[in-house]
Amino acid sequence: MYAKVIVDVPAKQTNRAFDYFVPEAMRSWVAIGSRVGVPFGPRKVQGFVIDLHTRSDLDPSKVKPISEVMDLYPPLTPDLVQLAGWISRTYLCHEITALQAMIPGALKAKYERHVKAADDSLGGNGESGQFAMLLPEQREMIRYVRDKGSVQLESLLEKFGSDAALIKQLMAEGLLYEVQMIKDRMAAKKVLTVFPADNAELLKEAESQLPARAAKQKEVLRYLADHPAPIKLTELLHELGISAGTVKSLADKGLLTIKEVEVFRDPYAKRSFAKTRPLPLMPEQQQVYGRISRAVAAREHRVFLLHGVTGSGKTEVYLQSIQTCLDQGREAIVLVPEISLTPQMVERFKGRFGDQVAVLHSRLSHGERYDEWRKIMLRQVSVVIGARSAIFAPFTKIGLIIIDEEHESSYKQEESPKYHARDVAVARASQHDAVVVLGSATPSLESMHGTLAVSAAARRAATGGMPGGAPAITEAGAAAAADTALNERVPFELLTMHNRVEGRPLPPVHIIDMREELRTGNRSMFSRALYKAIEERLHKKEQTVLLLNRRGYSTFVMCRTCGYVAQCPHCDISLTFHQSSRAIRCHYCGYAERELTVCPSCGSEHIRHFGTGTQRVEEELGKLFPGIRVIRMDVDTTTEKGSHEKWLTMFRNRQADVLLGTQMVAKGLDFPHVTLVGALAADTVLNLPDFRAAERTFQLLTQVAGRAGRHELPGEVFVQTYAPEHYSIISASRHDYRSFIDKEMTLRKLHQYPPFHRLILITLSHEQIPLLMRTAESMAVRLKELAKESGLSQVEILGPVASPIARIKDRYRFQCMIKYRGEASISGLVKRAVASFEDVERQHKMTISVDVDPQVLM
DNA sequence: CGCGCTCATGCA
DNA sequence: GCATGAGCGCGG
Repeated sequence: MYAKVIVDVPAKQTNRAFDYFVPEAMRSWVAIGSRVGVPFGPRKVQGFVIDLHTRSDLDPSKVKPISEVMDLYPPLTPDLVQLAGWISRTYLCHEITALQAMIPGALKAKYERHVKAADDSLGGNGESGQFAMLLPEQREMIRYVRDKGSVQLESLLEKFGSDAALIKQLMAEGLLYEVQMIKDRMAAKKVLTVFPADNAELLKEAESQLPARAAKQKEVLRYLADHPAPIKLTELLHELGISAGTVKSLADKGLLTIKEVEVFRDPYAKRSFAKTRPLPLMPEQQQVYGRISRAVAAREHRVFLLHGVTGSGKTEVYLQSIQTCLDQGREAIVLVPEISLTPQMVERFKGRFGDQVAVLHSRLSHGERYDEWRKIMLRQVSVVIGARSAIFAPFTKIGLIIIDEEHESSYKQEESPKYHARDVAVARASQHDAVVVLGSATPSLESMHGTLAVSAAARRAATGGMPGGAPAITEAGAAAAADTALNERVPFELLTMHNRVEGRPLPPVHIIDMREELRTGNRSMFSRALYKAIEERLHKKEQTVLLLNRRGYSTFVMCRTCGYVAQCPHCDISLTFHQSSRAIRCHYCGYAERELTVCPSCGSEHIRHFGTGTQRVEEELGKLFPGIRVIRMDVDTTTEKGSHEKWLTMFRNRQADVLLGTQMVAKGLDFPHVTLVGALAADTVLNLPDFRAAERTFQLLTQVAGRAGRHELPGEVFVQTYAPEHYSIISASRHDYRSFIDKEMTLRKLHQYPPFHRLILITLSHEQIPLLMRTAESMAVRLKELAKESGLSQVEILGPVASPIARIKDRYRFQCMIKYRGEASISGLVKRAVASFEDVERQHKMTISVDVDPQVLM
């Protein structure tokens, strides 16, 4: 039997399967999805088995055997392996990169090189022949290695001063040899556990026979007689206030055993979750739930786009739909944006499904995440709630995939593989005949467009198949054929919930024209109306949420005399002032310097920090409303583990009057006493050079407005802006999704942007501008050539132009954009174009990155 | 990617 | 004449 293996070498030349022989002894272990160690050239690397076959037309002198199987059970399911192939072809990354993205970081290979001594390395009497020819130092090395049995190469080099040549020579002589090991970065956590002897009589008897001075040991035996279950060693020690030696000596007497037992690190172990029962559904919820649950019951691959206004009770619909799925013995995956994976959210799922839920998010430690993942592997859970990568949960019977806040841009991964979790979810669901629910109060244009789109199959049928006839049956052809099913797009079905639960109205939204405020002499960051509203809430002891969305574009530093702006010396970006460290920092490379007091350019002392960050708002609030209690939530205050939760709990307990934060306060929070929401600068996002700016602004304002008046107390929203007439702001203020989407769709169509046209962004970067420009230029030419050759008419090549951030970490950046229509993938074209620049990449250390369906055009 | 093989260049 | 170093192509 042979295995096709994708090796852990992310390079163009190795981005294909290699055949290995599966030794007889391994046959019951090796399966599709297994992690294996294989010899690769002169070294040993990790790889994934993607296929097993018995083809015997392989050159037996070339094929090597698999050297080890890494896991008891394959960490990937066959459908995930297939999905990895699809991801690598769709998003143009190495297949290994896609495979690696599917397993927890803890299982990423760590390569260790160890040195061992050959059996006869000391020669006959140790001082003759070969051995006598060696340097004293080398003899010492051999002795050292021999003593230790096996030494890590690096530590040997360190110990004997770094002369690799000496060791190499010893290896060439056959006195030492190298063993390569592949290790996991993380192992299952083990806890020493005490197992009392089975025989209770024996324990009693032993207790009476122990000498009186062994009082502690007697105490342990008595305790174990009362509590015969296994107990953690530490717990036992703590309970009885004794030392490990006592227990150890009992173990030596054979009265108990101490063993290492694998345990799960449970991040939620210390918390109990109140069990919740299904809530009665409102008519609208009932209808939506009915549609979803019927599709789940029918085991049909369907995609629902659930448009539900904020507070319409989407989560309850999710919970009950999941219950339907579990009742059928199938599993469910719930994706939420990292930022809204709040304890509140987790609580609702744990409360309903208890131990059946695994939680995956980035704040878990490597070990915790690994353990949650293992619960999925071992089928101990049937629901996963997590951020983007949870879409790869190794379930085998998926019935339902829910993507909450489906419009969130964080579902797109910005590093390779640059996949979009929404699209991967649809592909994965089609493998399982599962239902996808995309939920949002502000569905993305892409998803809305999906409700209009005709399925690719229907279109192909209409146009008479692929251009150029049937593809030849090559390996690539076979892969493409396997992808067809995954590329099949069912039209999305739109479900709508217009009403908030219990008929609470959406809060009125007031737009405040900040130009008008300025004209009438108010230079503060608070408009008069918002100021009054906050004051009122303080009086009534109600709470306020304030949003200031800076997205990293916080204050820049400028000299008022000469106009000098502090910039990063390595990136084309302004430096940002950080109050806490009194430093100015680059957001892209981390470069920092001390706060400016004099202008480095003209020597003037008129340095001013422009733009308003959350820190300044906090300061200002303190000045305007003495005694006000403010909680500030942004990246600076929530990096610490658990801090996010801590602040929110404080706010919930009304230990603060105002919750001030960046977009993290806009998502999913639900506090009964919040009656006022203020967006301080609604147009920060609007002014970004991105065709999605209006969409993002509309989404953000709608989301944040949804935080007010969710319970008995009515709410009110103030939106401060310099662009009060902009349609995104007006539509958001009227809670009018329909008018926004109509307007935005029209504009996108007119300007040929997504979702009507699709984009592929190719970014080239290099230290030197001339070479970079030349290469980018020929990249565009090559793309145009290939587009023409392939007869694709609806493909447009734009650029090259300098990227919006023209330099990062001393590397200049240029980009080409491909705009094209329809579902037909043009990845083959891009792949070929990029391939023809392989030599430039290598020779000149040029970097070329490809982003299919980019979310950010930086 | 990392290795070793090849070939060019430099000094005995 | 061989030793040292950067570039190339290969890996099952």
